[in-house]
Amino acid sequence: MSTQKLDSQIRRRQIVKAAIELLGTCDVGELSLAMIARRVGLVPSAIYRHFEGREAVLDAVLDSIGDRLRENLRLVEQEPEALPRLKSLLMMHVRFVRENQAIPRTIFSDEIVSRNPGRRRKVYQIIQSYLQGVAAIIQDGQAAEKIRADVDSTTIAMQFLGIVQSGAILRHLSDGEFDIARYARRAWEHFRNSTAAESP
Amino acid sequence: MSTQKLDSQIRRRQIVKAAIELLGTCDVGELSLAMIARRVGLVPSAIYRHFEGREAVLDAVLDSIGDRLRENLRLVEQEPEALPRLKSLLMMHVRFVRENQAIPRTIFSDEIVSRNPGRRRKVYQIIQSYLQGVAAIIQDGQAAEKIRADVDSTTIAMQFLGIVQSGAILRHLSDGEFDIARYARRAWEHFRNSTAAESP
DNA sequence: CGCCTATGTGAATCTAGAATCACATCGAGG
DNA sequence: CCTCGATGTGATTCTAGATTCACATAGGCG
Repeated sequence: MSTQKLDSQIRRRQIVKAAIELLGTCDVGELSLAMIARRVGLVPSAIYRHFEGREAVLDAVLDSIGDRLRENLRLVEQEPEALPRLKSLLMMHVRFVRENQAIPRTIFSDEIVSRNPGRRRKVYQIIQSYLQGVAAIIQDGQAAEKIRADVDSTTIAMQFLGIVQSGAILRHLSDGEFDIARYARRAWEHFRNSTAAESP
Repeated sequence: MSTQKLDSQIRRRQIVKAAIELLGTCDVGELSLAMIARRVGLVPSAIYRHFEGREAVLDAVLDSIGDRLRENLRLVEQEPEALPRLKSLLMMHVRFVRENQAIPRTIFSDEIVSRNPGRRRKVYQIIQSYLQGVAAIIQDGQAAEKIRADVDSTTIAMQFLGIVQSGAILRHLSDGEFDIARYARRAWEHFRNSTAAESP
């Protein structure tokens, strides 16, 4: 066959992209180099020209997801007020999860997280860093007396993340029947009511 | 070898028990019939005397977990007041998750949930039924004016479940460093404050 | 006691998929 | 134009693990 030869940099990106897309349909355990290769238009063994092996591909997928989450956090910085900023972040996260079913499922999947201590640490850092980003927004809100100050910002941040997390799980379990966007709106109402500072 | 011959009923229980114990250490994908057999004191092929195959063993594991969750829900029925009842349930669930690391990780694992539509539905029902149990407690509380009535009971129930869920994930990611019990206590405080009905 | 069947065993089969290797060829740089 | 290293290919090897099967035997039951 006469497959075009491309720079390894480009191939790496294509391979990671293909992997993430495939993860929307199948789970990590099922994701084989053969599937990835076919989607990119290569032969399985060609993957080894660009990655050490399957594990390395998964690492790269993880990095890519981390980048995307950081990006989300950066995008909402333009919003000055804490609560609206959180709402933006929530809605963005919901959209992200809906378009990219792979992410929440993959990032917490056993194969990614359990098998390899190094990778577990990496995921932990990704989550921690997202969590801290959210906690920082909440602290801003507390300083500005917009968010009740009698609760630890991290606890609130975890509750906040839990909204999408639980929603994503139910959505997946229900085969998409569960309306995560609607749930997120309701949960947001409750979240806002219960964390906003009392208006004096 | 002269392994004692036991009734299939007994062997099935032993096999499921062994599987759940092993899942505390390894993930579903790694769980092989060989590991299970060794722990029970059998040879891999012997498993087939008691189960159709690996899939059937996993189904049985799932059923067992479902039983256990229903059991928890039943245990707190003795507590009459809604909020204390929820607190009991939360603490019981936390203990359950700590002692049985397998459960939250297994029940949401891709291999259990993604590969087999029938199993996904089964998990969905297990969760839904637990969720409804929690929502029922909350409705009781709302009827008794102990829990604010301006929020959908299901939304509150999901938030409630999210406490353990997120905690279990962080605990796993952090290699047990994250103190889920401490987190659960804090989250409970916040949960109670934000869902209790205003005292007039 | 002796039979008969449910259990248990070990070897053999089958499969998927990762990884490796020798060979082919594209295309950038001289 | 030529060459050489980077890419791509197909065949091959290797492994783990599920499953099957023919054979062995424990132990309940007549």
